[in-house]
Amino acid sequence: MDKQDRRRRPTISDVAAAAGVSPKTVSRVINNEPGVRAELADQVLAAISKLGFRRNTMASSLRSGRQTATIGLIIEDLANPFYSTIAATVANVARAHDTHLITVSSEEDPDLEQRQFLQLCQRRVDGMIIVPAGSDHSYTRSEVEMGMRMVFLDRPPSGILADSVVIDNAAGARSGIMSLLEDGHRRIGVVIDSPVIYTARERLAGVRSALAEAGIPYDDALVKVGVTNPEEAAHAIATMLDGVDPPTAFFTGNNRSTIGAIQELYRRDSDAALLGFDDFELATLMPRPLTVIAYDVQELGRAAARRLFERIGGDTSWPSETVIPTHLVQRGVQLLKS
Amino acid sequence: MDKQDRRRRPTISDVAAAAGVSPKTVSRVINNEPGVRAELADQVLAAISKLGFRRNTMASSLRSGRQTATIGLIIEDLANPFYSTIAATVANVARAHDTHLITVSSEEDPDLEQRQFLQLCQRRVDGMIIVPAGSDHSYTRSEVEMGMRMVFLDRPPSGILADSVVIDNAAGARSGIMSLLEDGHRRIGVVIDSPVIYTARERLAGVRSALAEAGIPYDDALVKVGVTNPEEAAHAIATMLDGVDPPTAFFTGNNRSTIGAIQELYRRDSDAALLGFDDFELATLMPRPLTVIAYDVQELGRAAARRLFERIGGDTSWPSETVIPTHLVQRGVQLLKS
DNA sequence: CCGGATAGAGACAACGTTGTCAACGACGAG
DNA sequence: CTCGTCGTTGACAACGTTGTCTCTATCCGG
Repeated sequence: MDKQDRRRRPTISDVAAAAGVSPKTVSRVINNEPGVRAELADQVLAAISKLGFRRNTMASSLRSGRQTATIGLIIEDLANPFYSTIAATVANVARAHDTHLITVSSEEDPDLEQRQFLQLCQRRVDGMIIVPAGSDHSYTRSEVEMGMRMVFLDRPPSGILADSVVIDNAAGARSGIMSLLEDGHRRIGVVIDSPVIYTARERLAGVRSALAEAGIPYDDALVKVGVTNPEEAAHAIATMLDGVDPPTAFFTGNNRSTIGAIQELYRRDSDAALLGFDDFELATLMPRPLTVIAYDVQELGRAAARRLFERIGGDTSWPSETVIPTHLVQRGVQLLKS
Repeated sequence: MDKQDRRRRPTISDVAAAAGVSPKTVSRVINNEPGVRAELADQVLAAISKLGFRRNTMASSLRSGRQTATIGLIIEDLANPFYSTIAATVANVARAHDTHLITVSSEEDPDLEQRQFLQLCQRRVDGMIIVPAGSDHSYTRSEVEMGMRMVFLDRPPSGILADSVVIDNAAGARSGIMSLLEDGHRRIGVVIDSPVIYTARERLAGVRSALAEAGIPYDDALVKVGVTNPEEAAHAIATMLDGVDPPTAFFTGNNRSTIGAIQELYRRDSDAALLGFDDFELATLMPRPLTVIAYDVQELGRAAARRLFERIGGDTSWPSETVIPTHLVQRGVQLLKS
């Protein structure tokens, strides 16, 4: 075969030799530095394309001490549409800054998150966007002191002062519940993830705030916590509907639970109202009415990325918390026919 | 504030000085090389954690000439669930090889794809997985000669011999259409992307093959090509249904078109059969019956990543083409009630 | 025609790490 | 007691690039 077994990559010195100049002159040409005669520059460019030279980014940023033009993104699971939307948005902002994005999954494991964080530090990324899994980020402190920039996304950091971008969870849940109350619902079933998780805690707080304001007592039998997937949500809904004095409306704390609720409510032909946190792609084709607490996921990622690049650009102002607003939207396939 | 303005990162020499040993000894310790007295090693480790030293990955792989433990993934759009599933799977395989993943979007622009490819080469990634946007990849040849490994995903390469992993597009479409024919359908509307795109071309070929075998003439009025989003698909469906002798069944060439078709068919209460290429997350909750041509998206990404790491590991066998099989699945919310 | 300014080019060292090899003391065999 | 060996340790150079400085030739005003 014509395989010329791993030809060595040409270096700046090879180019210099081929063009009959010094390595430094080649460096000047590839960096568009002034002070090279046009004629010589042409020779160098010719040699570069003849040899197929590509400057070694690692050597370059090692020597120059400049940015590595790489940022890191630590999320729970890239396969989740919420996170992949964020990753796509962050990558777009990064590209506008000629920066590459390394995405790693923490799989909700605080230990793994920490290991991934340190590995990215070793790579000398210019900064990181973190969706925290753990609840203590003091381990980042020494890295921050040495110049690592971080922005926390979707959940605030703890044990360290840093920028964050979050959704207005409590207000969103609160306004959603209030709208159910206005519609006359008095028994509202709540299906939500474990309050260990920041977003679940905040959303539940929003629910309680709305109920308290309406003078409706908080009924433990109507609140199921620790629900993490559609099946558990469907089961929780079923249990509540089968109980005495069943709810006339449900609040589900995230889109996974909402999916489970739709399945169960549709299966039973139940006409209970459904309010879910998080919009999702095919919500308009769901076989029953529902209301979702929506927000701009792209804006969430964009805001975090922008903040990060401000920091990388030299911003040393006091850490900020950006809050993304929510709004209520009607969903369900019945809207198509009207 | 207590900001100690960008403390310099400690190097191996700083650790050496703190531990009273030579830099080489520190290097031996952090690389778990034998031949260091336990006592000395402890001193070194103490100095490392005291100073918060993190080995500079770039300097390390520059000097050692070893792999950079980074691979690249070039896709069209990370926000698309198909690609994000692939990205997640590839990242998982990469993590098992202690490798980081840089994901970049080509946005279906061949020029951008080429630029991204070259940038990743400059970073000296160990290999790349590419979902080709362009139709000529001869520009990769010089890089391949210099040792860059590539695996093409979802579409085969052109102008270069390389590994690829693709779906069995033609056979999938063919068997789907044959199943429609068995159900007695004779007029089948086809809504598909531009045949410039490999997958659309193959799927259309599968359709024609099945029709030809059944002796059904190919009717141009029943084939709409160049459809890229749900709205166009819905419109194409509407036009065909409003024509004379409308179809009794539709084939949509990808999940975006399928969504558009569902919307239009549901809106009209049409009972036309629907067959769509690609399964999708909430297909089980769609408000009408449909059949999807499904395949294991994760397996697609996993196979490509595995092949890439085989190459990185030194495999120099002849390039292979892996074909992922498809199968037909019934979807739609009506299945929930049975 | 001279002195100083200026532009162009290269020599050299350094970024942080690690491969190579030499140096050292301790040890056992002869 | 001597020699070779082994186990440790360090000195040095090099990976590919670029910042700093020096050197040379050219140009201008006087």
